[in-house]
Amino acid sequence: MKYRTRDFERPLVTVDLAIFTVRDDSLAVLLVQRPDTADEPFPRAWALPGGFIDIECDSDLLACARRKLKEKTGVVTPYLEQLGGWGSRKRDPRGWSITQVYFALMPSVDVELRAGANAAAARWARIDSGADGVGEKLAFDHAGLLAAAVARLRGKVEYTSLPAYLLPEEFTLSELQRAYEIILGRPLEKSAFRTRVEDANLVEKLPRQRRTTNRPAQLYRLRERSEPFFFPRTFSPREAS
Amino acid sequence: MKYRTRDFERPLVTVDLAIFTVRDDSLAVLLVQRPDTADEPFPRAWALPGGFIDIECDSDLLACARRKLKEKTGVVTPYLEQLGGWGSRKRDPRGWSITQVYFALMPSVDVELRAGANAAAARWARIDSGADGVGEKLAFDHAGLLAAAVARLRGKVEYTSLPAYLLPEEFTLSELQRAYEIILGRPLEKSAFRTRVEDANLVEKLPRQRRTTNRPAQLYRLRERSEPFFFPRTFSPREAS
DNA sequence: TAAATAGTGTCTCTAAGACATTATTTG
DNA sequence: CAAATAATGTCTTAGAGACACTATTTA
Repeated sequence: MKYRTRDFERPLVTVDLAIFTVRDDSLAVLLVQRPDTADEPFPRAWALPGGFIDIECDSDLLACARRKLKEKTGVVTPYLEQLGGWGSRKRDPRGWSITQVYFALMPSVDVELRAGANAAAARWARIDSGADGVGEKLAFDHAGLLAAAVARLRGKVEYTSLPAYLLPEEFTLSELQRAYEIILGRPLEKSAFRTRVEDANLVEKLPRQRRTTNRPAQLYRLRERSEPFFFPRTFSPREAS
Repeated sequence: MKYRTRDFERPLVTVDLAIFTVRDDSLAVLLVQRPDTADEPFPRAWALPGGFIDIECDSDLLACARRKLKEKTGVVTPYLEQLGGWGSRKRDPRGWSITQVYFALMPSVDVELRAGANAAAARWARIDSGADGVGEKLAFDHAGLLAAAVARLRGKVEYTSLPAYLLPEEFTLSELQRAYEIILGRPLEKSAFRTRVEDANLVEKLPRQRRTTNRPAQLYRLRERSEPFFFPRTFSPREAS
């Protein structure tokens, strides 16, 4: 090696994922169960999926996040962004550690939870509207990481098209509106919602309708664009005067 | 130690800072010069200030960022937020490395650049409006980190009160508007700007005026609030129709 | 009084909020 | 037809954009 690396002791580095979907009319996050062995911290506790960076096989942080995502869900999510880094002396009993948290959105149908191989038991945990996490303790500081991810999601939903990534490829405008309402925890005006979505040129009509027990609804899909759309205004409810 | 840590090799971890101010009617970022020794990469190149985490003395990432900030500028900045983490096998010739980048805003007057002790030569580098960085090569991938920081700053300035942190404690509304214009690279409407700022209850009048060669301007300061204000709409210019 | 910048007023326009109304299906 | 949800229309309102106009200082 050409350069000397300094004598600083290196922290542990992991990547964790907050993977969200909408199921059963509620926001949900994917949790995995930690192994039940005495030499691992928090045995049997539920945690966000993640783990150590493997500097042999991961060429960068995003690649590591994608690998973990693939291991847990078996799919490529339509949306993956970095949330941030948490590092401290206290957060892991094994020593000074840093975790890079990524934040993924996916349709509920795409998930195939696999318990086996190096993946432990996994489940979707419900996040009630108004709550900032699941109603249980999580391993490490994962409750805090999850709260930050939920806050980011709720914040961005006010002015972006993110909820579209929580739905299956084909959806109706009512379903999209419902996804917004579930995350925001408040009803939106149908008329304003629809003009906003249509003016943004976000979605395109499909030559199909969803038929249920009443008037059929037009099906749409996202226009081919990888980037989410940013609306110029938030969905703020009129203040009482 | 109670737990076994796994056999993964640990990456190098650093914290870097993008410290912005407004000076000479322009946005500027603080750069430091790397040491001129053969066992350090990028000798004499300019870089964002930063360095290795010291897990002996830094209790968490933010503390580490604050320590580096203090070392470089000698002040506590009024605004410091995490920008994100960059990690890859290639970004540092010494091996797989991660940097956590923080993003600070400060008034120009507060800075006292110190070359000496463990701080190398330092200077403010101008960022022209429209450009995504300084017009020169930087060490490591710092040009990319800086471009991301500038993009985040420009994006947030559209809908937040961040530019107020770039000004000295007392300022006029014209100076605040000018800070917005410098970062956004376009003029704003004076009337709309003033009503927006006043309606947000962001600033408070001081019993003083700034006297120059013409009509004196009312001086204001930020109301005591640590959090930046988020406006419900962006400053988007009317589209040509 | 001229120059310069501070600060206000007026009119328009866009898009959201509130809420009513019409449309289209099944049972 | 009733029930249910889809989809559209109308009116109001908040706040930005454009731009003119007034105000207050120094030279």
